[in-house]
Amino acid sequence: METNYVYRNIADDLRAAISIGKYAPDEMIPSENTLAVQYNTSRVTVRKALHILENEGMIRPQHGKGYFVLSPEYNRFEIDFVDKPSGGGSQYLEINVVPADEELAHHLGANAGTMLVVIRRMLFSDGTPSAYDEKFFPYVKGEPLIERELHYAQFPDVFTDKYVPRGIWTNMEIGAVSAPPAVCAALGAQTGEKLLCVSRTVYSSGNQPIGFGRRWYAPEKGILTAVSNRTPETR
Amino acid sequence: METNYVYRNIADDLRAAISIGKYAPDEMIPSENTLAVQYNTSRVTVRKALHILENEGMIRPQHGKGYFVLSPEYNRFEIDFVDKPSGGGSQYLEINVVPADEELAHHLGANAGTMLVVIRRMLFSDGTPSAYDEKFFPYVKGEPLIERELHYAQFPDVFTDKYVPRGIWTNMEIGAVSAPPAVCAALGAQTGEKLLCVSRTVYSSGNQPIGFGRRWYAPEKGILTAVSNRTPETR
DNA sequence: AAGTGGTCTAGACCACTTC
DNA sequence: AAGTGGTCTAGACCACTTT
Repeated sequence: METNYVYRNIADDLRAAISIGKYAPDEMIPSENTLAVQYNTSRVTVRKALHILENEGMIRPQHGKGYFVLSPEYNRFEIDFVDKPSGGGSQYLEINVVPADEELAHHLGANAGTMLVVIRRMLFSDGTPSAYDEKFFPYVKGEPLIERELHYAQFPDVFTDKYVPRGIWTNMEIGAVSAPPAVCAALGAQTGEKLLCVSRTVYSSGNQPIGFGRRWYAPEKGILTAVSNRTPETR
Repeated sequence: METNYVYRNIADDLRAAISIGKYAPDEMIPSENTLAVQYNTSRVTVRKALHILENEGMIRPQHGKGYFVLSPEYNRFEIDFVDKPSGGGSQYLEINVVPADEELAHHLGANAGTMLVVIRRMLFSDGTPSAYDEKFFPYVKGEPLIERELHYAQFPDVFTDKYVPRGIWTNMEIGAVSAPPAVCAALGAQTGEKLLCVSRTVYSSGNQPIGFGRRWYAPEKGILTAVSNRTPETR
């Protein structure tokens, strides 16, 4: 706990004090000036410590009043979704250009019939099919298809050279959806069986959809894990 | 864009410069001293601006070298899972004490037969059942059941007075799972149908499971939404 | 040796809240 | 008026990296 850095010590002490309930939610912690005197340091250093706790979601400053202890937040979960198959490898099923059907056109904010690049992959884990992955995005005339996709492993990367860096964002929807017959067959599921489906839409900074992807997980294979509120020690 | 705060302006300028690719990933941005001269300000103020971009995941400082531009991260999604039913209300189906079966005992790291509090609820949206929610946690002798649960709306709150503040954390698993007959019947699903299932385990700071909850979503009702990498403007 | 980021000081003035 | 947090300065010294 005891480091050589003043600001670290202050932050650690306050975090511990809040953790054991010495300062309860909605209560105030000592003021910046008080802490500066207590620790025989400058206000700047105290503020550095308080910024850390603020970023950790433990306190919130209120101008003219003081720093208030926040209640822990248990509703926010973080989920790590890597597009690139990690363990078992993958296999390309199809790289093609097709007209958009109603559903895809809707997802991409385009008209039905718009030509789309479609890329279908099968993902494996332990040698058996674990997920069926498909991606769609508008086809730009004269663009080489296969080299492009094979070069970019991650989904959004396909767009990063067409768009400004950080000019895209992604939305994700998770549900249990009846999979198309072809998908069920490929994954060894019963026809019409509901599978865990993760859909992602990529948006430009102008909030225009520019890509749509969907991944179906084989029965018993699809478990997403999310975490909230790690204990401070594991941070 | 132009504010009265020097540090804000620096941060905004640099963020924009990185966004249009003036500084590409893995490249370095100007040094603290350079920026301080450029903006005719102090190093402290420059550092404040750089801390902002660092927290936004845009740059990473490297001691002795400089600040490097990071590649955008598209794998991390945030998901908001509120335990408390928001719109359509809810109805308690059962509040009871039962012995743990094998599965529950496993989830709670306890022995089968351990007495558990079980709370089952039905959630509604637009008047129709939308989800079946059940929670389990060890029964402590002599504790009043109903008042406790009715008083705490959020799941982890049940534990927050037994444990130190922020002394618990939560894990979440999402899958398409065959629901028990009772659940299917209650939700109007076919027996054995796979439903979107969100399970949460609450852990103490010592990483001991202290609570387990599961929510089954009615067919077509279960969609979780997650977001990654909002554009800076929407932040 | 020179340049970089990391820590820290001892002030200043402003904006907000409470008394 | 007094206390609080918010912004900002002009230095200092240290630790790390490169030349």
